[in-house]
Amino acid sequence: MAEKVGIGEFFPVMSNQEQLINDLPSQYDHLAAQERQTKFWEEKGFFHSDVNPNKRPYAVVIPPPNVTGALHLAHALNDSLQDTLVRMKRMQGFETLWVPGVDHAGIATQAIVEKRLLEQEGKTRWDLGREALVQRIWDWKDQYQARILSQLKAMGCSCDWRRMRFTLDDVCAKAVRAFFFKLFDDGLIYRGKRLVNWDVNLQTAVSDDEVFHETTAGHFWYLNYPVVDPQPGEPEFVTIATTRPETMLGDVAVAVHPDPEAEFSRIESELREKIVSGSERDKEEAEKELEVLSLRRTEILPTLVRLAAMAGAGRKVILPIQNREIPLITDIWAKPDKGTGVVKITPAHDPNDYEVGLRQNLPMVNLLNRDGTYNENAGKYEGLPIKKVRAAILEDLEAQGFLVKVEDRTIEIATSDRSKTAIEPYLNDQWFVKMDGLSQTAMDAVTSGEVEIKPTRYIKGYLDWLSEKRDWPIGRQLWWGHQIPIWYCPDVDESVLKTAFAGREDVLWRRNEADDGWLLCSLSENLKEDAVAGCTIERDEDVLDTWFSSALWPHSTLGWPDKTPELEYYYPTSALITSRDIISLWVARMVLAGYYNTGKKPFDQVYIHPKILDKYGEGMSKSKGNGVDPVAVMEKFGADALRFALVYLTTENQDVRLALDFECPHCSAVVEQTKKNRTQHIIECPKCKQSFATQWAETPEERALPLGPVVGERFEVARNFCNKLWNASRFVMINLEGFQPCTITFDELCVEDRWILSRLASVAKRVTESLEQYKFSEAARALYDFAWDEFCSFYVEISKARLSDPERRGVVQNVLIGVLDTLLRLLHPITPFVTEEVWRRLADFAPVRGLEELAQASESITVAPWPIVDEAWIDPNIEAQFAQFQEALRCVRDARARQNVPPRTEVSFAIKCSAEVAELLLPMSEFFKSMACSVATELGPGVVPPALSSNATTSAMEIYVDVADLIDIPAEIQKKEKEIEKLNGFIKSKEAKLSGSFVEKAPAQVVEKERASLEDLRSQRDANLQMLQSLQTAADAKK
RNA sequence: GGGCUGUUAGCUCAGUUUGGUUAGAGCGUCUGGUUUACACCCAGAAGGCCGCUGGUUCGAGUCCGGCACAGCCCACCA
Repeated sequence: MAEKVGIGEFFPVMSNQEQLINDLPSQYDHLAAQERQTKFWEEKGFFHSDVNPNKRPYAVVIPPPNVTGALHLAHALNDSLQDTLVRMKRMQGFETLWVPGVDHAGIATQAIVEKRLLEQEGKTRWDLGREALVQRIWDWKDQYQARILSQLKAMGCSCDWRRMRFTLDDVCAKAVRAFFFKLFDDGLIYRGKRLVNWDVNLQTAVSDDEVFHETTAGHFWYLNYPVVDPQPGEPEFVTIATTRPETMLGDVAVAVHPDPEAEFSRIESELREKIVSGSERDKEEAEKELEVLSLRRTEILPTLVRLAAMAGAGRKVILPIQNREIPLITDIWAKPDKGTGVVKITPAHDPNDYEVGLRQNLPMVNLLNRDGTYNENAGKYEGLPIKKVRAAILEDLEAQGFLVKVEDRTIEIATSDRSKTAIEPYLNDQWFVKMDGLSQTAMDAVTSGEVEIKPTRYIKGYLDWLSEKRDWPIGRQLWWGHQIPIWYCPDVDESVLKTAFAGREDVLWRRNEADDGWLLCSLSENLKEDAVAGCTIERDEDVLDTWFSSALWPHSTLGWPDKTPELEYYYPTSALITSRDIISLWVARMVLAGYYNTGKKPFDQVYIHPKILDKYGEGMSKSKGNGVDPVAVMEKFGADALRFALVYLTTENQDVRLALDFECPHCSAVVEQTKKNRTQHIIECPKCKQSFATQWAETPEERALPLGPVVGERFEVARNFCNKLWNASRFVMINLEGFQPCTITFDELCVEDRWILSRLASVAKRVTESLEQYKFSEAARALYDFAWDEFCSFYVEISKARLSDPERRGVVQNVLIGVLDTLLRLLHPITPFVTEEVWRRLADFAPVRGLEELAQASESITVAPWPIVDEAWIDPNIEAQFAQFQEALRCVRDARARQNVPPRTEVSFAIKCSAEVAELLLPMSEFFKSMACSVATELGPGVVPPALSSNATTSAMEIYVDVADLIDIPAEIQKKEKEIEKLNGFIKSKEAKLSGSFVEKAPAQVVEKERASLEDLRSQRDANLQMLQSLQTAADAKK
């Protein structure tokens, strides 16, 4: 950093200046800049935040990425958006903290490590034992945490790295125990036998949210259960239909609807209702259903009615194979319009049957072992896995004549999100948190507006989910996670416990409902086996659901339950930025846990961003393997390009679709990314037949191959933009020789200066507002358009003439540097590296910036003040004036292009326009020369159209370009004819409009505007007609 | 079954909140170009029943109803 020099004292030494210029490559070197600036930022500690009573805090906690694997582009989007906000807030002068961290992701991480263990060593977790397995997972975690952090740093994320947290570290563990202890103390934790989603592969319960449903081809088997002592007129069998015949071993009843007749009628009248009032499609469907129903009415209903009566009389049926008598019961769960109208009840293996079992006080016969094999209740099928049981049972049923029919049917199979294997409903002891009160606070927080969710359409889903208030199953039969702080104590007199824990407030006890013992809950790390005199206490082996610790993230990372200064200062945090699929799993739980633990909301606002989709429109995910490593993108395009592309694509209601391909590092051919090759470790280039590595490369041989970068159009566009910015900056720096900062008075400013400053002021305002409303794309667009189309294409071009004029050089230098400075700062949150790179170089060229109100020099752009521009600069008149110039310029350029005038050939032109417009254009006339190699000979109302020219009209001007003998008359005539035809079309429609009721009904100013517009179109048409005429005259003359 | 989102140029998407001249951008295509930063560039051009349909209105890409197609989420399915 050069020493700061006062105004007027800075005269760069020539050689130094040359040196600096030589140091500016014509292509932005993103790798060098990233390396340099990352180091600089880290050394200076700009991103570290501490409690500062003199500033307002702005805090964000990162959604902690799972340590299951490396980050992909979905994370890159999430983190780019957060960093954009955080960097802006830091520049705005907030004491800004972004807490980084990673999540242990219990079930997911353990599943991955177990899978590898099995694949690579053929071992299960039981072969290894708890301690050894957990050690393996820690190793995995260390490896991926390091990789994740390096990815975040490579992206330029301005996290406070000194405040790094891991959901399983001591600070988080303390918070987890405190939360559990408080819940236990308040009686909100209970243990009970419940039907849970059992992952037989991982041998753990999983929550509903971790289960997804897959449609597959299956069958519908019809089974006959013999009726015990059938009376005359009664059926000998009841027929039930099932998709899961093997569960019949656990049947405890067969149910029929209590009043099938009434239910039938109810369904029919519902369908009739639909036919009357529903849509076309509904009608058709309802009619079909009615038809089916009327068939069933004659075929099935009488049997059902009889069965219902039999059930009322306490009759029974025989369960085949088991030869067990089970009751025929009535229950509304049996729908007369589905299946055979009779349903088997298997409470231990079906959620609905479980409900029936509870209602009807039925026994529950559990057939499953934890590992998915059948147990002793399955009789001769004991020890067999489910699939084999099914096959064997079907064979036996068929042999014994109980299998009457098989139909093909598509069925939905519940599948574990983690292990990708089937979920079995399974009766198991499980820990739950009572949710009604907790859910209510989380609902109130959002309905009252205390916590804002944006976009607002996500509020409904959040509220709907919470309003179910389903108790939260928090136990997982895993080894990787926070072990539940519960110990089982045999039945002793309570006085024994009182003695054992006298004076300790960190131990609670409660009667265990399952047996006659006690449940002990401890706030501290551990209880010894012999903590209670005369008996051995045993710790519950289960661990807590990952979301139990994630729910605490905003306050646990700040030190809760301790009353830390950080918690006091930064909490509630300001914003949470996340993706929609964890609104209920995570956001809702953070809100309820936040209020419960701290009495305060966890954050003011939640912003839900779009999802990243691949070229097939599928969401990117680790499990699909279509997640692209941001590093593979940044290698080629740079971190700024990655970030800019993602921010640019973040609109309010559309997901981000990215079509990506590989680039062969050997021959630069684009290798299409397909579903097949996207998970390969190495790919052979179809063009040059050489192999290259992908992000999945693992073995040393694979890694030795060069990495094939991931390419995509959006990244290219963004990379080009960064390069454009770099080169505009380069232009400014190259032209800084002799620069002296000065305060420029309004009178010294030319039209173009006032125009660019007006535009800059609008853009600055818009960017700030957009980012504060999470309208990321809008901000990026505004900056892209301004930088490229206004600053580069016009202001920089125009400045060239003045830069070569010593008289006018000073002012234009000051405006150039002032605009560039503000532009850099506005762009910095999105593209931090290139802006910092330029900013620091600029400090070498010009230690003190011009335009004081625009800039204050500082060491790093990361802590430079956010631009607040004077809205008084916004000048619609100047913008309108400049627009006239732009339009005229475009017409002249078009005329030249159309007539193939060589670029160096100077042409002259005349513009017929009002005196006012002429006055506006006059000061701009020199720029026609530099920007279109054309000279204005005449401007004003008195211009007489030349006999032969290439010309154009706008609403305010007629432009005649003298292209002399270069003119292609037929082409020009054709163009005119087309133009006139177009104008006539507009005129016609306007005339029609103005002769209708529009004139009376529309507001006067709108009518006036239309009249003026019609007038203008007519005069344009007339001018074109004249032009056409003279062209035709010229054509005739040539003949 | 309930909910959400999308359908605009060959492709990827803005614009719809608050209705008002001739609907925009990037990529791709075509024409021309190395002029005091940038070929990752410059200048220019072509390319649109704004999914369909009905309504409200003087006026609809924009507001309202219906339909179609695509995608996502939740619930359920003997």
